[in-house]
Amino acid sequence: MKVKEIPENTLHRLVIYLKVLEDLEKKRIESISSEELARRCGVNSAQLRKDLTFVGHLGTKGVGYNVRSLKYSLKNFLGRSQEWNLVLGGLSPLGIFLLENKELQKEGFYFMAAFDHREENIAKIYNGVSVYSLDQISYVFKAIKVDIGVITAEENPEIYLEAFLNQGLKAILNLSKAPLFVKDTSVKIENFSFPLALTKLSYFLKDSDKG
Amino acid sequence: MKVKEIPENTLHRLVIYLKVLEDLEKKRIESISSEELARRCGVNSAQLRKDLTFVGHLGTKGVGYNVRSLKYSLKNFLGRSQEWNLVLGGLSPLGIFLLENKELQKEGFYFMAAFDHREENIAKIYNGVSVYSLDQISYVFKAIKVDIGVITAEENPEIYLEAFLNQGLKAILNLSKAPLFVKDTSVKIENFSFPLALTKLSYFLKDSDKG
DNA sequence: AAGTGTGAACTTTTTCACAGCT
DNA sequence: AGCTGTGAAAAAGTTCACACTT
Repeated sequence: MKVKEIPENTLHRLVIYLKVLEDLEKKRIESISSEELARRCGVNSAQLRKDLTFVGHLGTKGVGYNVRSLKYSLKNFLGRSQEWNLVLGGLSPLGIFLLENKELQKEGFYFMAAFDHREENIAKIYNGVSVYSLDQISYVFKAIKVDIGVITAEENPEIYLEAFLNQGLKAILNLSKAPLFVKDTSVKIENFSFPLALTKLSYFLKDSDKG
Repeated sequence: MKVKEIPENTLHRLVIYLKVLEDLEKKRIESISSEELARRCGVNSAQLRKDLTFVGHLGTKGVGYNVRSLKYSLKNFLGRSQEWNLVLGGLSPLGIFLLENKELQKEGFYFMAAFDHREENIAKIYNGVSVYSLDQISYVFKAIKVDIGVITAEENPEIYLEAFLNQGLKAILNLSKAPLFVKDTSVKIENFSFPLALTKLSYFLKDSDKG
C-alpha cells in the first residue's frame, strides 16, 4: 500500500498544531474542537481536519479532540517522541549561541560535536561540545550516531553541506545566509536565515505603502 | 487597476532568487539563463520565469538575464533598496545575540530599541541599543520610526505582540517558541523557531525509516 | 539558434457541505 | 444536537509547450 506523501505545507501546519496543543495541555485544557484549535493556529477548521487525516482518525464526532491524545499522536507522527543527535558545521556566533543554549536539549535535540575549518577553533569546547577539524569528520561520525547537521558557517556553507552529505547525513538545517539545495530527494534541507525572513516582511511593508 | 496578490510561495522563492543573484554578482557572473538560475535555486525554470512576471519583464529573449539588473529589480521589488528600523521584544539570549550581531546592519536592518518586562534588564545597553520597559513603549515609538518588531521573548511572547500591534506595527518576526497569529490581514507575522524547523527534519527522518 | 514570456493543460491544495457517529 | 471525517467542487499553483524576440 502506497502511503500518500505529505505536502510540505501540511507538515508545516502539523508542527504548529503540535506546539499549540502542548501549550493547551500546559493550560490544563483537556478537550478542543477543530474550530477552536484552527482559530488558535491561524487556519480554517476544514483544513485542520483534513491535515489530521494524514495522522489518523483522532477525534470524536460530536465532541472534538482530546488535547492530550492528539498531542501524543502528533508528537509520535512527527518523530518527536524520540531524541535526535545534531552536529554543527561552522563555528559562527550563531553556532556558538546554539551550542550554549539549553533550549534545544529540553526539546530532545542534542549537539554531539561541532566542526570548523579554522585551526584556531579546533579543540575548543562549548557547553561540553568539542570542536573538531573538518578532516576528522569521518572519525567522529564513526564514533557517534548523527541524525541532523546544522550549518551555521558565515562563509562557504557548502563545504559543510558536502562534508555532511559525504557522511551520509539525510537531514540538514541550514542557517547560513546562502540557501542550499540538493537534487537528491533522499536528503532534506531546511533553509532559514534572519535576513531572508526579514525580507519577506520588507516586501509586505513596501507593498502596503502602495495601497 | 488591481494588482494580483503575490502568493506566499512565490515571495519565498523571489527572496531566494535575490540572494543567489547577489552571490552570482560577487562571483562576477554577468549573465544567466532561467535554466541555470533555476537549478541553483532548486526550482523549475518555467516556475522561475513565471515568478519573475510578478516583478516585471526583465530578461532578453534568446539571451537570458543580466545578473546585475535582475538583482537590482528584485531588490527594489522586495523592499530591500531601503533600510528598515527594528525593535526587539523580550531580552532572551537569542534577543541579545541579535542585538550584538552586526550582520543584520550590513543588510540594512537596524535595531533602534529593545523592550523587556523585567525590571533588572531595563536601561541595559547592547551594541548601542537601549532596553526599555514595556511601559515606555508609546514614548519610544513617538521618538523613532519603527518598521518591524522582532519578538524573542522566551515566555509570554503574546504580550510583546499585543504591545507592538497597539503601536500600529504591521510587520512582526516572531522567533519565540510559540507561533503567533492575528486575524487582521494588514498585519504580517513571520514565525520561526529552531525546534519547529528541526521537527520538520525529524518527521522526514522518522518517515524515511519506514521506507 | 537560443531562451524568454505566457496562455493552456495539468496537478495540487483548499474549501464547502453534509453524511454519519457519539 | 453537535462536531468530525470526507467526497466533491472550487481555487490556486505548477508545468508544458511554443510563439516570439534578439
